[in-house]
Amino acid sequence: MQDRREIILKAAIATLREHGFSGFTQPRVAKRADLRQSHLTYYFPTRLALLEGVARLAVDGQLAALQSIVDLPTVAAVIKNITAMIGRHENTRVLMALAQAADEEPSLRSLFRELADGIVSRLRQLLENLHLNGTEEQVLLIHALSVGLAVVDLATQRPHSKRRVEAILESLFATLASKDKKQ
Amino acid sequence: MQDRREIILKAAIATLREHGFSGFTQPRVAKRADLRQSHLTYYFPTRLALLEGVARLAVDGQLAALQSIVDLPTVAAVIKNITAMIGRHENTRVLMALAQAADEEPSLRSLFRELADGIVSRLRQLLENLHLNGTEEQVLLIHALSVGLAVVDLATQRPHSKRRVEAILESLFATLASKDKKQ
DNA sequence: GTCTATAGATAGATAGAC
DNA sequence: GTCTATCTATCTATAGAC
Repeated sequence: MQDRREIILKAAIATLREHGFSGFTQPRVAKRADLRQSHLTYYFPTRLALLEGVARLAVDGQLAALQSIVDLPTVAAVIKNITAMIGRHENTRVLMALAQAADEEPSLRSLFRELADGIVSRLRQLLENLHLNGTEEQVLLIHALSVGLAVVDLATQRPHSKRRVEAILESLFATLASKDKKQ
Repeated sequence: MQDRREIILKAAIATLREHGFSGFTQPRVAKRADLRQSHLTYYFPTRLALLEGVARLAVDGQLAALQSIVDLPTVAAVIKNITAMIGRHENTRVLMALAQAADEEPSLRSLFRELADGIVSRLRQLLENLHLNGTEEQVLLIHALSVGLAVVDLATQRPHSKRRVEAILESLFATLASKDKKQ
């Protein structure tokens, strides 16, 4: 049997995945974790405390997921995996919730910065592994671009968005490669 | 004296700007518009109806703001203005709310698509005006990149983010220009 | 047609039982 | 230490007054 705190956090992140930030309520999380809302507040005294716990989990999970992409051997594999990650709407919902919470609460802002920094350093490593020596601006561009693609994908929910995303990433990586050759 | 519906919509968008999606409630909007919440529901019977109204306003406003950038004569001016737009957190808050609402409600999704399509077509025009013949993928890239930069900027709220954003955009436009020369 | 009192539901937090 | 009944605040929606 898992630790109860852990069960609650799992339930909390599942709630965020399904219902997003506005649907993230203590009663809902409590129901999913199979305990009363008033019991939940014993483990997490305030909504913010719960949010911090779930944010910690989400940041670690996101960075771990990215790490597995960093070690892929080819550009094609990297593009495929980033595209897949961008298409995971539940994942985007969690990250958007984090972004909003960071906008409202300073304690979550530092956590979001940790996530952003972690992503950027992993992307730097990724480009190095692929022997694409990108500038710092290009690394930051890939980060922001991925965020934007995920958000637009979530909000528009178009039929062939996967192809679109892939095409955009391919054109970007092609540019990086050609620039590399010129050096 | 303005039409009351208009007053309400202005109040609603101001609420969204300040408090974001989760703080967007009928009582708050009503208070700002100086009428009772129960009166507000006379003009907008449901929360969704109010959201649709405010989304319509936000989409039009956003496209108009972008239109004024489209006609700028130089790359430098364009970059400066896009950077400024990305740095307007209240603006980003509204757009993020729209994105979330679009994720939840199909009726708002079509409105968000209208926004996305409008932005892309204006960006296409913008590149043309600057004599940068970007591919379709590059146009979509600029869109998604801008979205991502705005979201990350809002959530991290770093001291020198403006410089960062500017540097990223400059490096991107430099790439576009150099590619153009090669043709 | 314009407006309000009020109902009904749900949120978050606390005092206190065991 | 673990858990729950309960309070207060706040939200959305409706029935009905003017």
